[in-house]
Amino acid sequence: MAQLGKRRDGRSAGAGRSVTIKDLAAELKLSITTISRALNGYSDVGEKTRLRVAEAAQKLGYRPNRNAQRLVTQRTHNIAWVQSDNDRKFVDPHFVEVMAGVLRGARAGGYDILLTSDTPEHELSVYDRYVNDNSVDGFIVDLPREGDPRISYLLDVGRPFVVHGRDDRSSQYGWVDIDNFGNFYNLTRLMLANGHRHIAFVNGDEHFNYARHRRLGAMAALADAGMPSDAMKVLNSLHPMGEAGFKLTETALADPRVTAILYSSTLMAVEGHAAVLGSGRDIAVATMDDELHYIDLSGYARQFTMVRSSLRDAGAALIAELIRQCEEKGEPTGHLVPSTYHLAQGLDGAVLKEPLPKAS
Amino acid sequence: MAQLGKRRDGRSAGAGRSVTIKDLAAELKLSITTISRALNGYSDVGEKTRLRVAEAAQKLGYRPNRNAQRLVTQRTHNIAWVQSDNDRKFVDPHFVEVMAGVLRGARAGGYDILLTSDTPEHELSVYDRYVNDNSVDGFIVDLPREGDPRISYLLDVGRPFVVHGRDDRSSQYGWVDIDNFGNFYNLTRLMLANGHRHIAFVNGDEHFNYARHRRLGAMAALADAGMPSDAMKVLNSLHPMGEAGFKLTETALADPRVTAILYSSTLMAVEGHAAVLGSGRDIAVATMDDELHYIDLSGYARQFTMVRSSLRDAGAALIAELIRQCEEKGEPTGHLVPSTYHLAQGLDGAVLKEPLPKAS
DNA sequence: GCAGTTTGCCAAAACGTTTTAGTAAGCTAT
DNA sequence: ATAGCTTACTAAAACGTTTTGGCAAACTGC
Repeated sequence: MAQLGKRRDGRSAGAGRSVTIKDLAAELKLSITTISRALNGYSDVGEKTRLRVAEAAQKLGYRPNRNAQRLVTQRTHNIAWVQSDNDRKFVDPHFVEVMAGVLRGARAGGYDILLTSDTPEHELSVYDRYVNDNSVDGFIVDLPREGDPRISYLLDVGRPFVVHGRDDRSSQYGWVDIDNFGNFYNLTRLMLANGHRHIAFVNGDEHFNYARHRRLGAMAALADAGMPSDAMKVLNSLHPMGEAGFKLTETALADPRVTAILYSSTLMAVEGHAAVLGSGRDIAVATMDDELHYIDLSGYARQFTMVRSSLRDAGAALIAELIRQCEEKGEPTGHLVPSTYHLAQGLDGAVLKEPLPKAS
Repeated sequence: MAQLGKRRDGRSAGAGRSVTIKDLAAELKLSITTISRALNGYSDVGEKTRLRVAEAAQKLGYRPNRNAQRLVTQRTHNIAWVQSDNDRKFVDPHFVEVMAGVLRGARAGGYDILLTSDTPEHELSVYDRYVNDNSVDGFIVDLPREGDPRISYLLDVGRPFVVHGRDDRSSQYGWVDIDNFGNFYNLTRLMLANGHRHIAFVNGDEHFNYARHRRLGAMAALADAGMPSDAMKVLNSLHPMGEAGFKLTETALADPRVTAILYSSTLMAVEGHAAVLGSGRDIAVATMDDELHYIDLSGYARQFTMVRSSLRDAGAALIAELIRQCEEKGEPTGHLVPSTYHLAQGLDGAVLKEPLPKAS
């Protein structure tokens, strides 16, 4: 009869029966309907009663049981973030920065974030489970690739979701992205205008759209300037940090004609810095700086030209857009987060016909 | 009557009424009791009925409504991780690594992680809310300080929790930690045995216990070797990454007698590497390497002596210990995660009387 | 053939809310 | 004075599970 591993005793450790709406009703000699409606701000309860209820709730330390609420309202006030757990999409340090913004916005909006990793074999099974067992109201999708199956699935089941980045179906869902194409177009344009004719581009994994769009932007700048595409050598790193930054920089510098290096992330630029210093050469460095708050870059500001953009702001925009969808306040919308340019020694912005938006 | 911002229509976008236990009962002409007991593996339901139920559940795509389950069982299968959102405890890249281990273990054990940030002013209010509104079964506490109020609170309310790290009350709760004291004792001992008489120690923020314990370990080694405490100069960084690693290394090297540098984290050692290279001196480097999977350190293995320990394993141990507590399978227990030593050029392990545990 | 046990199933209560569909009392306008 | 409206409240159903207590039928041992 009894099943193994099932607790038989009612009370869980130290959790003395908590105050319910019934206790409030008994205390105040009111119906539970009135308590509920008073607490939820309905207009058909008298002003003094509302105050009495609020007071008693405060005094007795009443907290509505969220699971009861969720059962009846069909709304959880939970948002899922599914982190990938396969070798390809390892845990990225940029993630925490976006998450910090998301968490702040979620707290402000009364939502919590349910964080999970998917199973390597079945990328979609977690999404499927959450959709079907009423665990969450919506999803945040990070690091999309082209034709991403997670996006296909969510479009299919019609649940609210928002994407950090974009794919080719971006008109059909809410997203938040930076102008990867435009930023790398501009940085490349800047380097060319400053006379650099042999540029190395240390990019990320172009399996992901953010890196693909960055390459496309850089290439477009070359083409628009009438340069041959081999004026830029692209090196790809699958890791956001580590040996890659150093090693790829050494590789880049093996070509003595190279005078400028474009990095897809400041983390790699920082590592590559050692190789640049070691070479003794005068190399112009530009990088996309995602404002990682845990790393203090003030020491690199003299040497690095940076396009900056706030991942926290992106996180905040993501959750705001998603909450808007969950509460049915309008259609899914795309948001471009702004970037500013910080020019360091070696790259002169004045030579550009149209100037870049400067940092404040 | 109607309250603003409340949705009035029943059906949420695209979520066509899902299959319930009643639908299964109707389909099979059984009571819902039997369905429930069949699905939950009770022994008082016949073998063939159990099969019929399982089959029908599969066919109709039945998924139990978790909120209904949570309401009646008083168990959520959710664990809270509260991330700090003040200036002191910024978002740390080590976090994602621990979290990766936690997520894997949680998935395996049938739990989800509820991630939140606290409000800077009220560190405990999120804990209080979760304790009182039935959102979670337990808590993971990270980066404890001495006499940490979160630990005091959780001990007080008697909810299951586990700490990544320890404070002076570690006998009263479950925890997972590395041997910070012992590891830095050993690294210091190793440096002294190799003849280094002026050592710099680039440590983290000693406001946190992990950094405090590391300093204490290093100091104990000095004392045991009969060395004056000024044989080691301690430099503290409040940031896990950034200028600090480079700058503090420059500061350390300003003393020409320094022949060895001990880093509290590999991230800082990597940054400091540039300064060491720049100085042209022969410096022995040792560091605590937390095995960050997003950074590839193979290039540094020749130069850095490292104590290694897996943050993922720590994460897995954390969630395993917590689940054990939540399911009332034994008393809270402390776990020390093992460390191994990798010796690089410049630091010879043979000179030690008792050898260090080598990496495989 | 009968008391006692085992097997397989079920009705109903419970969990703690929100919401629907009221109602009774007090006002207002005639 | 009365019909109609407004105000302030409420009983009961519903959400989708688990669990309690019980019961009829089928077996068992004698």
